[in-house]
Amino acid sequence: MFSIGELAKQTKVKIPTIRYYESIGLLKPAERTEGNQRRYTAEGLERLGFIKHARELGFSVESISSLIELQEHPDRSCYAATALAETQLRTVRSKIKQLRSLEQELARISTGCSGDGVSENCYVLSSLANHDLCNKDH
Amino acid sequence: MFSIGELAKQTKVKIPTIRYYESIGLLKPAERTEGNQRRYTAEGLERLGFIKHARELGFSVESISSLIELQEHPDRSCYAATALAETQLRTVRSKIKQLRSLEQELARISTGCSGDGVSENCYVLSSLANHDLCNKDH
DNA sequence: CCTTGAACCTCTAGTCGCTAGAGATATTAT
DNA sequence: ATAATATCTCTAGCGACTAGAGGTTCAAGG
Repeated sequence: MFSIGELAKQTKVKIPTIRYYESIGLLKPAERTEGNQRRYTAEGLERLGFIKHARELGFSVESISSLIELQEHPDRSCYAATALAETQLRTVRSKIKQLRSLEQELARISTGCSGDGVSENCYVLSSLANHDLCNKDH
Repeated sequence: MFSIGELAKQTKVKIPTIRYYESIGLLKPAERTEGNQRRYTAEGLERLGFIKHARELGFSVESISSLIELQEHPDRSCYAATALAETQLRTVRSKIKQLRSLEQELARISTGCSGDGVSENCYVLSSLANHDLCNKDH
């Protein structure tokens, strides 16, 4: 049996976050001691690890709820779980794409101004003001 | 003189967002008609365009405030503005890096389960549960 | 057994960057 | 003059936490 603090240390999820997950139903309510403190089993540890990993992969809390439900009713879960992962993959890929175009523009902007002291005509500021200087259309 | 609605149409920034920007001091308070409605000049249009562009590039509202201040006191602004852009660039690059590692893991996860009906042993779910299956350490 | 200090409890409110809705007023076109 | 549309302020909500106040419980040492 772990206290919430030990659980936090093991999973590197902060204590208030653990309580938050319980409050929104992502973690099922922990057992309590006589004095009302939470006690966790290895199962709770495992589940929190699952949640943490999925959050790191960018799954929303809602998606994680679905994944957990799938875990508990394993019939046909494979298709649905794979579908969720694929949706997530698409989201990540489109984010990457968008960020790469930002990267290009920022790189162009921040090297445009060489820093030789001509300050009235800052390339960064004028680039931001005038979207036409930008090749991409975001 | 534009109404807030025209401004919204031109810049593609939503009306409540424009009012929000004013409320947090990012846009200076617009002039008003007799009947208390906002009226904007070309200058306001330009500034909102600047803000929009900077937001699209991922600058925080706080950074944009700094950029605007720099714009209004143009001495030495070039260095500071370039520094802000470079910080932003570093942030974007590190986000890309992180997302790419997520992409790899998600791609691996979601192709692992071929979908031939073996449901008890879903690769997606077990990968999420067991971080050891993952090569990266996020 | 008792005390002390760390860890825990609940509850409320704050974060960021908006977005949505209610209910009232203003402008514009006919 | 009237009707339709646009705008106003204000409050509350989103997601996913995080921080703090004020009170209780646990574990270890004396």
